[in-house]
Amino acid sequence: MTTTELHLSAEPATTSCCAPVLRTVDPGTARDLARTFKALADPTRVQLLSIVAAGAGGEACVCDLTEPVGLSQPTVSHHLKILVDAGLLHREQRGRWAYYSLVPGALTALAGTLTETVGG
Amino acid sequence: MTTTELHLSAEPATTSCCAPVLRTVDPGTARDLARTFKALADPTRVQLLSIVAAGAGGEACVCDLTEPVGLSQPTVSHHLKILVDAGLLHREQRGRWAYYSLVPGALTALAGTLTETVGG
DNA sequence: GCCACGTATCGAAGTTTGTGGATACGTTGG
DNA sequence: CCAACGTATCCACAAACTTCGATACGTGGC
Repeated sequence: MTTTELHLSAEPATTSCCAPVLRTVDPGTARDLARTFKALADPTRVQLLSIVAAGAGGEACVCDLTEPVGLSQPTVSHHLKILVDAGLLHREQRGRWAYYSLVPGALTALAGTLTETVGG
Repeated sequence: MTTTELHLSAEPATTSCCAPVLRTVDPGTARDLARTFKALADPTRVQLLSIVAAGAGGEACVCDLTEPVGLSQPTVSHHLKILVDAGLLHREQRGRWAYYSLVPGALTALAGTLTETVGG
């Protein structure tokens, strides 16, 4: 939902014949990008991503995550939902447990957006 | 200040002889990373970065930024300060005007952190 | 020195976010 | 079917964030 292809600038304008200014992001695109960054803008969520990525098989269930971050189970579930909604984590119910794993290309795509911003 | 070298995981632990688990970020590192992402977690600030990057000479003054984002001058100054404190923008006073430009390697370094997370 | 101009800071209002306790939902086992 | 377990949702509250108007600060021109 939020993993749309994005770039901040560094592309020449298309409509004008000789515009020396580069094209900037439109408000809608900026809003989408900010929404993704907002998902990463919390220490707990950064830790959760890290723990999930480092876990066996690249996945972890909620019960494995509450103790390392030192927060209650509802709070951890809340953060995980935010990461899922941002398109960064994938949720899979297996038996009684909910396993979370990184969405394969999500972070790489976001990194690509950042590099496009600065250099082109 | 916040442009410390960071990585989320994907590195084998060093102290134990045969640990199968990967190392995760410590809380302090997670907090630093989240602080940087928080600077990008606002649509206005994403737009500001974009406009600055696309501006002539890769820089812009506050007077050039208020109109595109449609916010008051104090608010724009506030957002710019957040981006400067995050190590993403550089501020240079020239005459009466304050010129803002991208910190050269900042966004690229952040992108590198993201890719290290997923793949190693 | 004084005024105009561009920018930063301050104070305040409205909104969003992070957090935990209580509770509901879905699954497994007896 | 019922109890136990893991997880998600609801509710409330404190903290942080965004925004603006008013105002202070720094610079250049007269």
